[in-house]
Amino acid sequence: MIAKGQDNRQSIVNAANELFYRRGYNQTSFAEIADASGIPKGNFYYYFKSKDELLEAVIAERVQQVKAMLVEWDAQFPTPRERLQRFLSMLLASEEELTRHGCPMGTLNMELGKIQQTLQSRAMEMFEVFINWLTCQLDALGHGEETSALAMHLMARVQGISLMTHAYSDPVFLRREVAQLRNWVDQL
Amino acid sequence: MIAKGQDNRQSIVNAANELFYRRGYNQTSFAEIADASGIPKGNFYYYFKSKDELLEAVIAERVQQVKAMLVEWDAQFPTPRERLQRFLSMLLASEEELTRHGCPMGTLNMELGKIQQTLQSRAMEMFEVFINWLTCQLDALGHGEETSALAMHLMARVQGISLMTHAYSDPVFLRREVAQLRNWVDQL
DNA sequence: GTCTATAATTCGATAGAC
DNA sequence: GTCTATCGAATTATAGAC
Repeated sequence: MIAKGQDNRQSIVNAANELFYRRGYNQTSFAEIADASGIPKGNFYYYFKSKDELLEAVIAERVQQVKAMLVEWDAQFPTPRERLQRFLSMLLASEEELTRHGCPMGTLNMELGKIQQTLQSRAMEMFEVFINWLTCQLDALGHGEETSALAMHLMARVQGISLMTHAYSDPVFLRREVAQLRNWVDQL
Repeated sequence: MIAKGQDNRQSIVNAANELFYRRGYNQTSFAEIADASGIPKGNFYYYFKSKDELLEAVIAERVQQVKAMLVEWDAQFPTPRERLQRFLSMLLASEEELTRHGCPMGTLNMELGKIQQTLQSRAMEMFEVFINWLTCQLDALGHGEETSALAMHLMARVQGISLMTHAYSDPVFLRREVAQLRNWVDQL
């Protein structure tokens, strides 16, 4: 049986998830999360011992969402090439958010990497889920030797595109670069 | 004649420059800059009206350093291809700092892009100096049509490599990817 | 010009009533 | 479980002595 308070807990996590993405972790206060979720900030400490622990819950939530998305892609697309193309389609589908706030994984890792490396290592799990999945798809494509390096290369390309798209607020650049990556995947 | 206080001003800018890079802008307090520079924080407001204005001075300092570096490269290397290779060499030369703190331009822009877009637009000047210089080199190489897009593409590759190198603390990835970019530049 | 002391605010976190 | 009131620390910024 699920305790009643888990609804409140989820509301806090959902509000924090969006605010940490849009405004950054350190720049988001409990007061803002309280306003967005409608739950008094004093109540937060019943569910989380600290702000760090709330961030860990947000990261766990994101990891779970990513894993569910990848399982769905695996079920929907039979070939690894189609799955990789679906991965790239994600960039175009989230064009507006990407242009405004950058990649949720890249921006969070960069922020935490400065002076909160303990939290950053937890945030790395998001990257690793994607990298592992990409490596599996590249393995299935028959690039048996250096698929891990190739997955890292592809992720770096995507992160670079996301960063420049966000910095220049330029979705045209995003579309052009994703089109190039599509051709690159087709020729793998 | 230069007023005596300009030495103090430069000391503050230098300390802030390094701390903003290593710890981030919002995560660096005046108290830390005072400790690092040996100048009491109350004195800061004689030279800068606010923390934002200090950041603008730091950005101006970085822009000046970048411009001086590019002029030196232009003098040292006669061909555009050599200059582009020198640009890539910079990544290897700053391997340790890049692995630990990421790219100074990319990390600052990402941080400011979240909720301080006014300051971020000032920080974009660093990117633009590089992009303009890269475009000039690509023009000289005879890629007359889409050199601006090509310069953005190259910068995005570099930013992606920097981000992943920093996230994974993996200089091996950096070296491998830079080697690929070197070949890419040679075949332009 | 230089520095100390401190104002004014905001933050994460706690205490305790209900 | 839920919420209000508030603490102590840290922050940017200011006032004013020297």
